[in-house]
This record gives sequence, structure tokens and C-alpha cells, in this order.
Amino acid sequence: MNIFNDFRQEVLTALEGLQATEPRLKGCEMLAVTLEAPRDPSHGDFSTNAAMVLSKQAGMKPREIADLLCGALRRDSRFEKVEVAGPGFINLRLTADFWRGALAAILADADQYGVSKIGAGIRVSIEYVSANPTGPMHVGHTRGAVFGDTLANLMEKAGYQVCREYYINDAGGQVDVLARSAYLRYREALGEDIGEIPEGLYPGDYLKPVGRAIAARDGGKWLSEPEEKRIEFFANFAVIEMMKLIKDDLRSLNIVHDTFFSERILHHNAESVKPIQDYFRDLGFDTDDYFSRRGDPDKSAVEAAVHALKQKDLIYNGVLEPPKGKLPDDWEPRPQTLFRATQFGDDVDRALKKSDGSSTYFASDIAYHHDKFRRGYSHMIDVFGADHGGYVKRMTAAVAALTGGKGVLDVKICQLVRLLRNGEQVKMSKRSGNFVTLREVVDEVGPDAVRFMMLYRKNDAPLDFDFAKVTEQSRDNPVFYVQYAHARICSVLRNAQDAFPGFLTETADLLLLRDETELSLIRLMAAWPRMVETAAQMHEPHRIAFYAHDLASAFHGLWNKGNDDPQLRFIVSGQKDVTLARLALIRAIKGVIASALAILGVAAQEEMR
RNA sequence: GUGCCCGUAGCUCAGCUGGAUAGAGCACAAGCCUUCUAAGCUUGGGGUCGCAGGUUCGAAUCCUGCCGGGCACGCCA
Repeated sequence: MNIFNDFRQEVLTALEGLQATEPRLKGCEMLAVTLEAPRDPSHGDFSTNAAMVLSKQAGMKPREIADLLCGALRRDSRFEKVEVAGPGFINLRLTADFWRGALAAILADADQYGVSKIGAGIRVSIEYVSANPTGPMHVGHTRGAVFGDTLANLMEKAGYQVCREYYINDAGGQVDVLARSAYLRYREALGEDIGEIPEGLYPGDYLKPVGRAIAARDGGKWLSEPEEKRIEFFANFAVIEMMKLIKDDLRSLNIVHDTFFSERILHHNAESVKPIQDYFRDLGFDTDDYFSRRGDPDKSAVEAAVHALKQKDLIYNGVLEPPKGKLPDDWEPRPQTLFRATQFGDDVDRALKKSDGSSTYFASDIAYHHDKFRRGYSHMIDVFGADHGGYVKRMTAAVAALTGGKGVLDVKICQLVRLLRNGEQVKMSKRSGNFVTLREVVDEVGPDAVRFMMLYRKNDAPLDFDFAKVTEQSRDNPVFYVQYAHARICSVLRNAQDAFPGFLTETADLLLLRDETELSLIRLMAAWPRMVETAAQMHEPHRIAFYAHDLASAFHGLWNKGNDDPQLRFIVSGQKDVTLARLALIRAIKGVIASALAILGVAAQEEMR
């Protein structure tokens, strides 16, 4: 259900028919034949490059092919006009009746309109957010969160089977820092004066409740426990609490993941996990399910992944060259366990083990992606922040290596968000703990504005987020503009109830839609299914936001025509037939805007008050 | 120094995965309007698509080299 595909097929069929009578067209490769909407609407509804693309292969002039093709296409009565133009384009204009029929089809599909099967049920794992479990989310995380969540919605709409994943970085140094910070708050809760939070620990107030909770439950018990045991307890307890915070933050933006995957589990085998099973259970991670998938119960996932790479002869011990140009101060040659990332397009081979023998973050991430693949996700998407750009090549290299090229990883990098208040940039410093949290932003402007604005820009372009602008009720604010279009339609439909009680748009005679602006809105809506498909295939949810804005804009334009000419209003008193036809049109628009907003995760308001 | 991303109107950005005379909003200028929901409408000026080559019927889009900006750069996560 994508009219561009339908009519492209029509062109291909016509070409096949011509092959019977024109030997020079035989055996031509048709892949490059496209059908698209010309930029200039006066050129028609569609235009195909077939004649130009085939010219060389067939050894015919574009014009010659075009004339033949035009003749064939003219037999289809849905075309009002078929003509050759420019260097050999064939411009196709469909009849107004065809478009009215398209509107009827859109209405018949209702909320299923735009749903696509192009994903063919392919399983795709989308990993996004994956903020360290060391505190609440700040605005820096927000863009990736919204991007990933919307991409998931979009790909589901396009027929993919999506898993929304959060990778909990609950292993490594930052968890240790978290544990020590929480312990300090625990001592504070017991009445000790802890003074300033030392450099290197997390200063935020959000750890105070954690300290208090432990103090209330266990009293002073942990003061006398050996440090190792204490750290482990505080780490586990704090991570679980922090994940609760983070999940709440995400929920405020209507983001809910399907899977929370623990990094820490990747370092355990079936035996060593037993003493800390409570931790994983509290985290909401199903270890039974996890280990039931694993081939070798004696190996951790990291060991298994490294082993798998070793078997492919992709691991060696070596010394890396120092980076050319800027030499790190403390550089010294070191033998390391390295993965041959250069064989898969990376710039250097990458370390898998630290000098103390423990594995690197990269090694865990390899194991994690290995696990995704084994779960059946041959298509993986990672959403990272701009500062992780340098990580992309090694990760795609690792996926290619581990899956023998069967797995595909696309890493989407979200650029920074610049917060503006009254035109001034809001300064943030992580060190002082003075950062704006996600929750603060959502509480101030609401989830709809946050979500829409985060998507109203390509992911790889930086983004300005202006507190004043996103809550402004004006045309300058795209969130408002789109929601307002939807609300306006709802309002008209309510008013129509008064003018024509009990009306049914199902009985509307669409032939009464005659105005060119009305027909162009149908054309715009007819492009929606293709919009969903391309945006999903390209992993570019921002296209949906722009489309929604375009459609809203076209609708507002139609509305404004009614201001100038009362005959063009949606509700024309005393003319029930015309009114019904127009109500059918705007009901379809309402449906498409609502579909777009649903993908974006933005509420479709019934009224704007 | 190397890699990745970006460079499009005065500003903020789109550009449908190579198509025709490159678009929108803001700002600017002129005129109109006071509403089926007010948060307006119409029209106009404004461009070396960073620069230079290349690929081809055709390039903002693909390739190469420069210029400029951001990010990253052996065990952090």
C-alpha cells in the first residue's frame, strides 16, 4: 500500500509489454527505474526516469523510449495526462477521480493507514539511552532516548519486530565510585558530619535517600563490615535504586524498554552468578533465561566471545603504535590482548584486556552484541551520544567479525543539545553536579514539546532547545502548530455535530471535493505510507516530524482559504453534501496527523486549551 | 597528526537514499484581515549548495584533494 511502488510497477509492466515488440529493450536492467513526485507540482503527480535510465542499455534515444512508454501508459484511464518533458522525464498526472478514490481508501484503512509490511517481521534490536546507572538522567541523554524510542515506534509501524534495549553499565569503575558515594550518604544518614563530598565522588543529593534507606534497614551494621563486602553491597543496592530513578525519568517521556540488559552478567558463568542472583532479580534481569541460551555454562559471555574471535584467528598479543601527532603524556609501549579490528575497517586494533587482566568495556560490548545476535537480532541499531563517535568503527568491526558478516550494526550518533533560556545558553558543568536533569525539562515544558523538538532535527546535526520557544503558542513552535491542526479538526467535527446532527462522513460524496488545495492535501496524505517506509529503512525518525509539520501546514492553509472565501469553509451551512465531503477529507487528515504523532510519541490533542 | 560528523538564503534548518528553474520558517518590505478556536493571511526581494577537480544523459546528493567548525583518538565507560 504505497502508491509510488504501485505506479512504479505499472511503469515496469508497461516496459515489459514493450519488450515484446521492441527487441532493443529486451534484457534491459530495470533496477534504476524510479518513480517519484516532481518538485514542481505543475509537472504532474509522478515522474519517471525510465527513458533516460534505459537509453544507454537499449541503444535508443531517451525520447524514442519515452514515446513508446507514453503510448503504453496512456491506455491506463487513471492517468489524465502522460507527457515527455525535459531531458526525457515522463510526467504522469492522475485524474481528480483517482485522488478522490485514494481518499476513500485512506478513510477505509482508518488507523491502519500507513502501516507497512516492508520490515517483513525482521527482528531488530535497538539499544538506546544506556546511561550509566549512577544518577538521574540529564538533558544530554534525552535526545538519544527520544530518538531511539521513536525509531522503535517507526520501525514497528513499518513491519519490523523491534526489541527496545537498555544496556546497564553496572560493571566497571563508575559503579565503585557510586558505591563509595552511597556509603558516604549512609554515614551521613547515621548522623555523621561528612562535610564536602570529596573530589571524584558523586555529589548529587539523589544519593541521600539511598543512604537513608540502608541506614533505616540495617542501622550501623555496614560500618564494621570489611570494605570489599561493603562496596559490593552498596554498589548493588545503589545501582538498583538508580535504575528505578532512570526508569521513572524515562517514563515521564513515555519511554519504556523491553529489555534491560546487565553488563555485569557478561562476566559471570552459570556457577559464579549464583551468589549474586538476588541482585539480577532485583534489577529485573532474567538470569535463567540468559543462561539457558548459553552454550558453555563454564564460560562467561565475555570469555566465550573472545574465544570465538580467537578461533577465527582474530586475537593476538601485540604492542600498538602510539597515535601519530599528538602523543599522550604517559605513553609507553605495552603488550596487550588485541582484536584485529583493522581487518574489518577500523583504524587500529583494539584492546580487550586491561593490564590487570580484567576485560575492557569494549570486550563486554562485544559479548553483548554477540548475545543480541544469538537472540536472533541480525539487525542491530545502537544510539550513541556524539562523544562516542570514535567507538563506531570498532563496534561495527566486532559485529562483522563475530557474525561472519551476517549481522548488521548501524550506529546512530546523536549530536549535542544546546539548552537556551531567553536566548542565552544554559551552562552546565558535570563536575559541580550542576546539570539540568531530564526531569526538570519535562516538568517545565511537558513531554510532548521535549519529544517533538528532539526529533525536529536530523540526529547528526546539533540542536538548540529553547525553553521559551517550545511552549509558545504560535506558528513558530512546530509542536504547537501540529497539535493545533489536529485540535482544529476535532473542533470542526464538534461544530459540525451542531450544524448537521448525526452526520456520517461515510456517506459523503467525495466528487464534491473540487478545490485544488483539497486535492493537494489528498496527494500529501497519499505519500504517507512511503514516508513511513523510507524513514524506517533509513533509520531517520526526524522525517516523520517534518512530514507532520508539512501536513499541518497544508491543513492550516486550507483553513485559511475559508477565511477569505466562506464557500471554502469546511462547514457550509445549508449545504450538507459539500460539508460532508469536506468533513471526510479533514477526518482523514486528522487520522494521518494522529498516526504521525503516535510514532513521535506526542499526544494528539482534541483541544488546545 | 589521524578518523568520524557537519558546511545549503542575513539567522535556524529541510532537501524524498543521483533528477527538471535548490525549498520552508524566522528576519526584512508591501498590502490585507479580526475569523468554523485567538495564537493571522497573501505577495515580494534574497543563493558561487565551503572551494577545486572527477564520475554521467544529469551532482547540494557519489569519489578525490584542499578550507573551515564540532567530536574522538592504547587499559575510562
